[in-house]
Amino acid sequence: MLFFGTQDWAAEVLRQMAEDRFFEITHVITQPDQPTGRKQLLTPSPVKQIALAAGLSVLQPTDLKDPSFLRQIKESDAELAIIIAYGRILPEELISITPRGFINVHPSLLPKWRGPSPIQAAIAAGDEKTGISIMLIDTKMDHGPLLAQMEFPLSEDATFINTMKFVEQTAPSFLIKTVKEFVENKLAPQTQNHAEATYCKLLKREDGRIDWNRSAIEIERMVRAYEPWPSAWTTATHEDRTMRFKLLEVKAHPDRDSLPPGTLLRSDDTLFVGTGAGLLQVLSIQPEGKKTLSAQDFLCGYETLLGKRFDG
RNA sequence: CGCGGGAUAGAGCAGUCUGGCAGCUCGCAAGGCUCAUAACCUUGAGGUCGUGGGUUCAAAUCCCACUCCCGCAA
Repeated sequence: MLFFGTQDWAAEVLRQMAEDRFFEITHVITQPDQPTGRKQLLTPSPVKQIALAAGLSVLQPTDLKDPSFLRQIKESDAELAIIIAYGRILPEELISITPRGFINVHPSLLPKWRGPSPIQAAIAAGDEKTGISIMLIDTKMDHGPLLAQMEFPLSEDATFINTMKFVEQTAPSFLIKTVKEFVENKLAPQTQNHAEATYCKLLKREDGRIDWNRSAIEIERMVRAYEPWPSAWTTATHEDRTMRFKLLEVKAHPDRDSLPPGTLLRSDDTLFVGTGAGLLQVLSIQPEGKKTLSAQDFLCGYETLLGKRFDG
């Protein structure tokens, strides 16, 4: 069996699979070490660290079509491959190497939210539930037949962070159970209903910019969905400088009369911002280069911003 | 050597450019006002200005080194 993965939760899955005698992992494939952090230190991926600790063979190809890499994979005679948060699109000749295909985990209720940011998309859209799908890979993104699916509710205070945490805790055992059933031929792959497919895109920094003309409810969802990346942020002019502010915790008051969009208002120790529909209460906010501040702390030091507006 | 912001009272910040009494808002304490209050008035306590060195009659402020926090980028 081959294991493709890079990010944290893939590492957790790998850790559990490496401990399970059912699986014989021949190669772990992960992204090359990347410079990361403020110091740009060359850092191995979480998956690589787990793999090395478990004594597994690690490959880090920069080119997935590299002939010597493909030959090495073929020679392993792996029956099946698992791919989780690897971070690359796999070429067709690679997918066809393993006789039983590639199994992928996708944190949405496919065919909803195909693409690289399904959890964020579900929260930002206000979905009441989402899920985890396990599927076989085909040539199109998140398009292959489903092996199993589980769903869970998204509450009013669901954030990307707490939802991802839940997925990290839930997905490994679900995946392991599903893979075993698949290997033992107890599962029949089900074709997705392609007509109902929806898509999400790779989020960029600019996607986190708040449009204050949108409703308070929509902005609150965005704040919950986009932390820690790309964060929901806005800008304002403070002491002749344009500063960026990240909104970390907010609460929408859709029924309250609004102010002009983006206007800051103080009410006792509470901070409100006007939106296109309703008021948005800000509970914690982080000025650029500063630590996260509660609304009360923010009001102490940034009082001069009151009555002014965040930029659209 | 990737780029940048920051460290000053319990909290958040100004003051640094141009060296000269340690400030603002909030909080805290006491008193007052009030039917009453989180409101309002008066007073008060609370500081190793991140650390170490240097320049100077004099350093939060200028120079050098260091530690820690954070934003960007990846």
